[in-house]
Amino acid sequence: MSDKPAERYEDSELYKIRHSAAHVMAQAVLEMFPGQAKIAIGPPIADGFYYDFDLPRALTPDDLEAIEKRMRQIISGRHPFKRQEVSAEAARAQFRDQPYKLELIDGLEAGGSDEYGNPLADKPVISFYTQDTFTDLCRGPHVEHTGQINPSAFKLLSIAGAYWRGDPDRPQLQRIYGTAWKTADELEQYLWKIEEAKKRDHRKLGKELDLFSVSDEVGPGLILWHPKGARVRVIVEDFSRKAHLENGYEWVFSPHIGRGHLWETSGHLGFYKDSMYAPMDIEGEAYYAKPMNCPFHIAIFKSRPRSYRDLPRRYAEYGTVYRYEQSGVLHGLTRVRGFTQDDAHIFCRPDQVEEEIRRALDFSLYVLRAMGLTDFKAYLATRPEKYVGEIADWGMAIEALRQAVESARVPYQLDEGGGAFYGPKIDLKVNDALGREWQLSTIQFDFNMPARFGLEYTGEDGQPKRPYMVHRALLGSMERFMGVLIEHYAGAFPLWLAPVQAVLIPIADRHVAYAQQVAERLQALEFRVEVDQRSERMQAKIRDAQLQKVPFMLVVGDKEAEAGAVSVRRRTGEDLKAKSLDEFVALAKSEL
RNA sequence: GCCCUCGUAGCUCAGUCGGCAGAGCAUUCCCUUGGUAAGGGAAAGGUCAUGAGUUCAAAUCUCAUCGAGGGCUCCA
Repeated sequence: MSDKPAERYEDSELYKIRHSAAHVMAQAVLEMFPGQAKIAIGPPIADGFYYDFDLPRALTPDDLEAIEKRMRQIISGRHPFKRQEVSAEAARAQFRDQPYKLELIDGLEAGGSDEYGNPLADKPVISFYTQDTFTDLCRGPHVEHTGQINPSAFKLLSIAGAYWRGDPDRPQLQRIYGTAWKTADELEQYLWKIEEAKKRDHRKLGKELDLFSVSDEVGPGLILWHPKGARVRVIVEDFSRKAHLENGYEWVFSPHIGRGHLWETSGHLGFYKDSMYAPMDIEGEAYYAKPMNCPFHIAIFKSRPRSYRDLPRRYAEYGTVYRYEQSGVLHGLTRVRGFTQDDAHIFCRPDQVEEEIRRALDFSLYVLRAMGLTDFKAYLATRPEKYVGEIADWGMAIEALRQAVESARVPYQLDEGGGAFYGPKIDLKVNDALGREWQLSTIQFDFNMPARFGLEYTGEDGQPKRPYMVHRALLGSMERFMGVLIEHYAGAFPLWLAPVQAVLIPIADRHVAYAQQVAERLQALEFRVEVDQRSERMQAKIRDAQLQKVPFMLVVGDKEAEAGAVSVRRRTGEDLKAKSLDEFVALAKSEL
């Protein structure tokens, strides 16, 4: 982590530029719909800004161009941003036709409140900022004049619906997103990153590389794994399963449905029902598809009396769960309705907790690093206002989590009060090749379930004791993780993960037999190879293998057949020339 | 779920003002048998997402349904 504190975004020049660009955009939109446009709010955001409007008609991409054009005119006017402090009365007069502003003024006059509705200590000053013909209720700050917005370093990006104050019961507004930078170069770079992200989109690559699909017929949010995608997933799963077994986990399996009574005991029907599917009736009794695996692992723990000597028990499973997600939030592999967690539950004694957490975190980092992800950040979420269990237990658990993160040397942030009501947790997020953050691992204490299910073990003193329980998932959901992997590698999986590691490319039909011989020998060594025996030109076969991002292309013609060799080309375009089969095997093995 | 945009061949996409359903790639067949990113030709391939409506006539206009994409408090 950097040693000097970074400038707060809110204090930066860029923040002012973006905020000012939002005002200029609002002016342009108001002019487009004189007397009809209602303006809401327009703050700077991570890479740009937005402004929400209530307009008489829906905006189109063409409107964006027109608005941009007008914005450039306003910018060239070098209009100063003038600040003015006013009374609530004056503010109401100014915005008498702007209901959203009036609502904001009411809020300000009432003293202001934060997002939890708690009043703020200081009553904020009401201020206006005016540029050219446009005045907005605004705290500021802004640049000095519109000329300080670089007209070739901003761009309007998209139109989206957004609720007033994020409340689905309030009017839906039209939001225009824009991005703004200091220089045209920075804008360029940002747009490049967006483009690159589009190219890497796992939904696009999933189709192009024939990895998975989602079918209308089957249903939204339900993933079909095609042979190549499944091959990658199986490699990941096999690797992880082996690692689990080596790290003291015991593999278990559990069913996809369970009786309603189970979910009542677990509390899911109380707290989680909105995310569960309607029950199915089996001989007059309600059964539910599982949204989580924990009750089953608990049932395994409870299946016989446990001694303190038996602990810890670590049950792991690739458990497929089903959760109701609203249709609008479904997204490729990352937000789905049925997915498989690499789930495990650890039952242990209080004196084992610290060690168990440390092991779980180290294990998680080990597996993720093996997958080629190296840039992590941990979030330690502590006790929220509403919680179950004893404060002392919480304190001890949080301390164990903190020790683990610190000893793992992962940068972490405290998420004060961000834990679940049943326990504190560590979430591990990774940054992928494009620097985008994904949440993968989670390690969560649970002070709720052991009590609800009455879990016990017999202590050294012969007395029943309650075990601690820890949920953890490393890759999270296999679906989402595969999506992250696809985007991280842009579909060009490293050799050990590649669904097809090498394609044999016979130059002419008479070389097909030799190509097949070679393929069989490589397959016997457990390489994943295919023979492209189409009656196509070698160039075309190379191109196709290249587009499929196959790591090695092995060209075989007369020379190779005679010498028992293959001509090796990498997907990078590098030509390694002819190598004996043994040489190639040695090379490939060294890169696994 | 809600708002906007969209849904045409396996894929990517044209289709003007309502007037015969199109291209490239992929597939199949034929020719070609080659040396590191697309050889040539032919054929086949369609419930224009689904259903209703308007019209002499609908891929095109209207409504509904299904599905996809973007977004839905980073808060004046």
